[in-house]
Amino acid sequence: MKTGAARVPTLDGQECDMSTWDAGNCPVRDVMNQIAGKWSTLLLQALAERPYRFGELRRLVPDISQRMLTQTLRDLQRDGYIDRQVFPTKPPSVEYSMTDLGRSLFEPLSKVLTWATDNHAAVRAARVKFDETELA
Amino acid sequence: MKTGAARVPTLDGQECDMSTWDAGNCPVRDVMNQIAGKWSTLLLQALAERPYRFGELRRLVPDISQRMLTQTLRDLQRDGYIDRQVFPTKPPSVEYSMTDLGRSLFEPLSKVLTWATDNHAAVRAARVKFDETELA
DNA sequence: GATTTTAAGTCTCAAAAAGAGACTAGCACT
DNA sequence: AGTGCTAGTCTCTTTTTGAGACTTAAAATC
Repeated sequence: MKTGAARVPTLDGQECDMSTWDAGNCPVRDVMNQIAGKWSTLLLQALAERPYRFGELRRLVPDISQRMLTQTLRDLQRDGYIDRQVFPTKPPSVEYSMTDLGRSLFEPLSKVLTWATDNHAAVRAARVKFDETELA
Repeated sequence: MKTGAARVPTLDGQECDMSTWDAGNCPVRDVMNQIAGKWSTLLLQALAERPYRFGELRRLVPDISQRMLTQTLRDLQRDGYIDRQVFPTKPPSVEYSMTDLGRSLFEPLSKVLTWATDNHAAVRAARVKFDETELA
């Protein structure tokens, strides 16, 4: 067993320094912890398509609370994935749109979303099987 | 404004039925809500590399609690991404390894993780800028 | 002209989830 | 006899999330 820094290869031939998996200096965790929120990918998927206003997003995702919509949008904005533009209409309206950074993230991310759609049945089947055998 | 089912195109030319974005029948949400957990991608990344035992994973991710490690592993197993194999040694040891389904998920997912590493600096810069201008 | 509606939130309180850390079992080693 | 190893579970506290009332100011409705 190695005791030094554990450089381990990942599937696609990259290397990953396992010693940096602690919260402070792990880029993967720092970035993923934000887009891995319950609503983030959903909102990114919507905004990847076209800009949306606050109320539109709320109607689009019926079961998000205004509180979480506000907060998730602000977090995505903070990380530079989306833009927030206020129009001084009355009542004022706010439009959210994707930035270039957001678009560049969404490219690989959309592949995962596609996978999710394509393999939904397999995942559900695995769940049924697990629940059958475990709770027998 | 359309009042019917909103079929909207996504970036990569697919279509997504926005009317199915409610929790019950949205495959994206059903699948993503699991792998979007705080620890899921991290554990998948580890297990994509090679099988690991419970204690190894705990040491690899220093700040995960045993409670969350157990639970996340069980959730990943339930969804069919990883396998749990008990060896009747003394004390008994348990090895977690990736399934074919898990590997097929990790293929697109690893692209996102790579993106995270590559664009970590840009995200951090966006945060700094946001915090400066918002909390001025 | 009083009432309701709209927009994009904020605020408060309740519920759910996550984290910290003590505790368990059986065996091996000292 | 005492200590440590394994892979957990159990309980308690803290953090997140959710549900829903409240806000502000103008515009549409009655």
